[in-house]
Amino acid sequence: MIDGFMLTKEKIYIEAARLFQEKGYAAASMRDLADRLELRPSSLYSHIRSKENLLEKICFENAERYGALMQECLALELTAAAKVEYLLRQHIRIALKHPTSITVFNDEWRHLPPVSLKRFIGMRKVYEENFCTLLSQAMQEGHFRSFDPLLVLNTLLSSLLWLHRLDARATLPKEDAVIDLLLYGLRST
Amino acid sequence: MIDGFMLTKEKIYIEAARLFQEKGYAAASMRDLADRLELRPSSLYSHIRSKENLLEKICFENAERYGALMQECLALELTAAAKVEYLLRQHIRIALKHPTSITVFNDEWRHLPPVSLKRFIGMRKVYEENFCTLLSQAMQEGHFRSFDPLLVLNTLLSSLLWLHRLDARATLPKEDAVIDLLLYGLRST
DNA sequence: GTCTATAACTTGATAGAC
DNA sequence: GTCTATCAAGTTATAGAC
Repeated sequence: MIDGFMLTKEKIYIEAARLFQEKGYAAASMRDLADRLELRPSSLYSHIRSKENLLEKICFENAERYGALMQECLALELTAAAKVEYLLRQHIRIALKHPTSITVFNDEWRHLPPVSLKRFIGMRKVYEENFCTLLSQAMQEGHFRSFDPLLVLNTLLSSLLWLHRLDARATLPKEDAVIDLLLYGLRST
Repeated sequence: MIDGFMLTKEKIYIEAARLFQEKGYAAASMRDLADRLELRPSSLYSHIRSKENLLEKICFENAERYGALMQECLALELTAAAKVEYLLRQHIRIALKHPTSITVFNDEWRHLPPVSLKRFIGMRKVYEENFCTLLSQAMQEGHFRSFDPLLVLNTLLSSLLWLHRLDARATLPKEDAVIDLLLYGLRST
């Protein structure tokens, strides 16, 4: 599953993400990681710098993924409302495509060392501000109902955070149904 | 803030919840906890049994809170749709009233020891099944649109999980606005 | 690039004096 | 019920042989 032609370094990153997902960053040890890769703990350090650096790689890889998504989205010739829907659809696809990595990104970033933590929070702030601006525009354009944009942002993004936690056995949720529920609501009246 | 007439034991439970919330269970040490209470680490053990037991207390206190909520809700003379709305409103109030305890309950339960973990997951399963049944009934009664009930359950419950993470400085979100957004959706058309 | 050995430190928890 | 002292185990990471 993790095999084929793959550098030891790449195997370490992949298995680290799985381990951090399963046990959480703080409860995961480098011995656990080495065991899963059938290596001695010390051998890991020929390929990677530190446990913290593994977390940094995972968190920033995904922070940049979302940053790139936002830039791409803002460049589209769409209404603000359509851009928001586009972002939500991409959030769903990313969560289903990279569940392991995204779980670590979402749940373990607070264990980043101080300098990285600050940068990470800064990147998230930029993303959220852009998202909020789109929501405000869509409300002004009349496509969205008027709400506190921050409340909408938090509710929408939060509502998708179960997707990356699904285990492999679960039937995949339908992207269209999630979008429909968020945009048109649960009530029939 | 934590003072007044309060047993050392109670202070320990409260400060433990804060500590687990801030650093996560695995990254929080009994030395941290003792420092905050101006005690030596060994003194804690005159009042509590173990670190794990602190987590058990916090998790099951809240599991029982939700269990009681569900029983109370099911006994109400309301339509299924009204019961769902009632549950959502109570979820919001609980999250805003007990943010610390609920954060630990939501984010740290996986660190429960095996026997407790199994019981905890069982209690959650019962709660979710009851919730799902109400959603199905409300759809059959025509008050809610037809969706996969499990998708709706996950999306609704997940959408509220940002509420308990708000720091004290944030302006409190309006319960009615959150409910309105979930029930009637974001789109104006 | 893997290994053995180990340094340097932190962890949860206990023993026993007061 | 708090303290000092301490244990046994686990932690990340490095040194240096091969």
